[in-house]
Amino acid sequence: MEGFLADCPGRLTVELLADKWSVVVLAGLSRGPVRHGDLIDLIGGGISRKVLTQTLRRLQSHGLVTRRAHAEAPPRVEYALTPLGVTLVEPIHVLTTWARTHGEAVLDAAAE
Amino acid sequence: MEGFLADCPGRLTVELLADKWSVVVLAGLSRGPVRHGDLIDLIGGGISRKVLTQTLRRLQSHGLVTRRAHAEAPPRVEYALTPLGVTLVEPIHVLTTWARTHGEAVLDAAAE
DNA sequence: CAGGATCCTGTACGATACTG
DNA sequence: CAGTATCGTACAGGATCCTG
Repeated sequence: MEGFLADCPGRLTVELLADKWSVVVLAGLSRGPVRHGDLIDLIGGGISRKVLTQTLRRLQSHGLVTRRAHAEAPPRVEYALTPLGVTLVEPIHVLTTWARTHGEAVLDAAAE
Repeated sequence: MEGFLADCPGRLTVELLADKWSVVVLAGLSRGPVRHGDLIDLIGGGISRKVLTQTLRRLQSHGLVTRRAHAEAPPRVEYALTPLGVTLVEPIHVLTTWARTHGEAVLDAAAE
């Protein structure tokens, strides 16, 4: 059973999500297409527009997110999950549900 | 529905796992107590002893992992999940299963 | 409204060597 | 075997200003 965590694609994919915002952004897209600005409101602040764009671009380049810019004035850009991205909704939902349920306990432990 | 991702304990808890190794280390502990060195083998290399210790310490300080040092020579230290940590096994299993299943597709998309 | 360009800081991570 | 100490680098992420 040695090295059962070593398989490479899986690990690299976990690393893709291993930053401060990827999971949160994907959760924000899980209910349907969202505009750039609305995504910031949805997340509830704390993320800068620059970092949001960077995060979306990386997720896009990995085939999880689509970007659609409407030729209008003012500009309107909508982000959405790809079919592949949709398959991530369930795992992320499980994770965020855990976080909401046990978040208090984790923070309490850290406070000691 | 604005700000449905803003609840604080949940986000901080997600951030706890938002680094390169936390998820992998927890997965390594999910089958039972493991020694420091065995954990490195289990992970399959790539993690230094320093970083492994740092990661374990942080997880320990958040109540997810226990550390038990046996007074022997040579030293033997076993890490295990706390009851709280055990509740994380399922979410992590879901995530890693997804990563193994869709990792190829994600990397293929990134390669273009 | 969306987001690019800059600048700046903290820190996660890695390599190596040393200790009990 | 487990862990610490030290050093160095890379990059994430925040603040601010500017553009179509």
